[in-house]
Amino acid sequence: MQSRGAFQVIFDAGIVHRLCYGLVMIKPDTAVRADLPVTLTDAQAIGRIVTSYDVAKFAGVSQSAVSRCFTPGKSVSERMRTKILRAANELGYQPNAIARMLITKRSNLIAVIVSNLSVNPDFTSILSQHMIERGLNLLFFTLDQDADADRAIEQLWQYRVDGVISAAELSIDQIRVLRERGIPLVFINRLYDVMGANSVGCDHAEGEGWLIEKLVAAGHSRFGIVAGPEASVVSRMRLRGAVDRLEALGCAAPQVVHSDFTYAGGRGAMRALCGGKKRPDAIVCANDLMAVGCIDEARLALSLKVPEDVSVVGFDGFAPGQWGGYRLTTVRQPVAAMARAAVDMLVARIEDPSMATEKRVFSGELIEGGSARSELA
Amino acid sequence: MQSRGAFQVIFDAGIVHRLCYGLVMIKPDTAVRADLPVTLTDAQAIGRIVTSYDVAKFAGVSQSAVSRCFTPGKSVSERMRTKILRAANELGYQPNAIARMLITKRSNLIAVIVSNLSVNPDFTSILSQHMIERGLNLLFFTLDQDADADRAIEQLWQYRVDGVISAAELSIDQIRVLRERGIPLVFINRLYDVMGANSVGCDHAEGEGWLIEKLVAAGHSRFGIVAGPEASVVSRMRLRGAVDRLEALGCAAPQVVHSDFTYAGGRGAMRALCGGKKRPDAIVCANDLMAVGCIDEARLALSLKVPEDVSVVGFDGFAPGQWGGYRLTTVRQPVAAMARAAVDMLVARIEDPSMATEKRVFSGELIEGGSARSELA
DNA sequence: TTGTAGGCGTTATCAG
DNA sequence: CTGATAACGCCTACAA
Repeated sequence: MQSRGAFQVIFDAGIVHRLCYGLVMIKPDTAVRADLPVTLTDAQAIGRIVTSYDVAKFAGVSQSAVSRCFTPGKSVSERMRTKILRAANELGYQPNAIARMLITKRSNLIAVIVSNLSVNPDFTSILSQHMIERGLNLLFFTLDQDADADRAIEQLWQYRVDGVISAAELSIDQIRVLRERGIPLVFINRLYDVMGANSVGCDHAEGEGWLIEKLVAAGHSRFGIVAGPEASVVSRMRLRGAVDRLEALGCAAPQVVHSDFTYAGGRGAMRALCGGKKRPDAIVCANDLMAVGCIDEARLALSLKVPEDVSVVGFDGFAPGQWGGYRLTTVRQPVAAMARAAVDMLVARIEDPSMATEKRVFSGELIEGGSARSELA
Repeated sequence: MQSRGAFQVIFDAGIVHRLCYGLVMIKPDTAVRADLPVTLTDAQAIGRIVTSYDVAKFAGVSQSAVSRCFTPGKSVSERMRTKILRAANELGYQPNAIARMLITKRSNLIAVIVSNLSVNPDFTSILSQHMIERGLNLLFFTLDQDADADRAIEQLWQYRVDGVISAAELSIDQIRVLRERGIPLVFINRLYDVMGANSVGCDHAEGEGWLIEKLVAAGHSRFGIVAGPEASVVSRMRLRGAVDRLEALGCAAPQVVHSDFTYAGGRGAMRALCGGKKRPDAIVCANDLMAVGCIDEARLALSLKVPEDVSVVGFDGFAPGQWGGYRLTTVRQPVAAMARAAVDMLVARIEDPSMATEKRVFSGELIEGGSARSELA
């Protein structure tokens, strides 16, 4: 079927719908030129996406007017705005972010890097929410293998992200590359002393201090610590916080085993700690997941009661640790506050790249659960 | 300090490094023209990012040669390739994906949509891994509020993603918009009968059937079912699978309560189910999280033993359900296979948009844990 | 195999 | 306030 006519006819809504196939526009040289007949059956003519140019022709204004209309803060007369918006709506026009990025040098894209270890599962969701509020989109990178980090850095650069939030460790070289390229970077819970590496974190040492104090006050004296991997910065900070506080309180040096932040790792660590002659009566774990593993090992394999025979504390505040069967005594990281701060800080740096490097540290929240004894033995 | 000289001098690595500030290149009209003197102190001249043009000039070849060199499958002589790659490396050049997208109409971006409910936490990571293998990047959208879905659809269209993987429910209208715009879509565990909505899923009914059979074989006859929200497609399919199999086996109709897929919801549901005179002796939950809630409620609040007094089964196979304290009898979803299939299917559709709509259904894997009785009572 | 020229869809700049 | 014109950085014919 063919419909022939001068361009004016296109203003009729019925014909518009026949002209448009879904939200796809007919090629400009057949559809847009007012002096040419319009043939629908020409298959080659179909398939182009609606551009600001199509909208402009359709509304009878210039292309720049359309552009201004979709750019917040540009001055357009009310009459023109309604006319253009109606045309855009009719044609299903949405500005092409890619073309915009090319010229504005702003992608509104934030790269978020997480490693599969040590990830608070809903952290990404919370970040995403805060970014939505600011009109930012999230380019997501997971690090499974070591090589992934380099690939991520390369890709996020190619996509010209405006900034990076990393909940994974990066090498000095990788940080340097970002710095040289002028991409603002905010770490979550990784406080590097590298120039230009901003960070948001939880005060691990403080939190561990609270836990230790509570345990000591309850009369514990033989401590076992289940740390994370030796290479983990987070684990090191928590371990240091616990050890320092024990020393400050005049306690005997704790028995320390390193594990891997997993449930199975926690069970193994508990087994190791309790294998000797004088087993500890208080176990301090570098995260909740391992603490849960310790509790299960104690109850199910070692026939120990928690907290009567042994107290177990964790760190993180993740949901399963608070289930009725565990009710972990732990320190909850203020995930929401940290996520918000990370986005705030990143946006600030994007807007003013010369800003001084900053580290923001948030206190956790002590959760007095039921996995640690609270009265003197 | 000024360094003046003809362009040839720039080939000296030392000067190159002075010319480049980090990985940022001097403006072309001062740095690239061979006949112009180079002034470093001109502040305005600094700040441009290295482009293929800079590399071309630096290597003494044409810009298109550089482009070809970075496009897999284009023919470039070995001599030229090494020359260009060396120059690119020296200047820290990486192609600008944005400019490439604009012309190729391929963004290599896949939108992944998840809702905060019903998300397997590491599903995103697994997806990410499969996408990396194919050179795809992940644009991440979380749906918290209802309005978020529309925003996500709008954004992913503006960024011209090549395809969408959704683990969240979308409205018919939203699906239609994607279809009209020619964006391939694959659902995870949402089997819609909407044209153009491809999907990958787990066979919920089959899995529930296995569980029911096992429970019946163990002598259970009074069934309680903890379903998810009435609106949830997944919940409906699992509920239907369980109810149908009970009927087929000639069992009495089960008592059904609806909950919200959460731990607390599971506990509440268990309380509700066991409040009546004849409490069920087998509880079938629409997911593992609620099953864990049921077990805790049974043990901690109702003083019932699991599985001696009551059997509890779940669905999903999520990690905490397999911890020693629970050892859930459940059906594990083949998350890895589903993720891989989703990416495969999406890529296939991107490459051939005319492909027929397809649904791929994977069988789960029965995990015979310890939360369900296995011998006759 | 290599270089030249045109265009992708937008925003920015500057006249009117 | 509005419209013409030039970038933005790259890919892709096409010609050499």
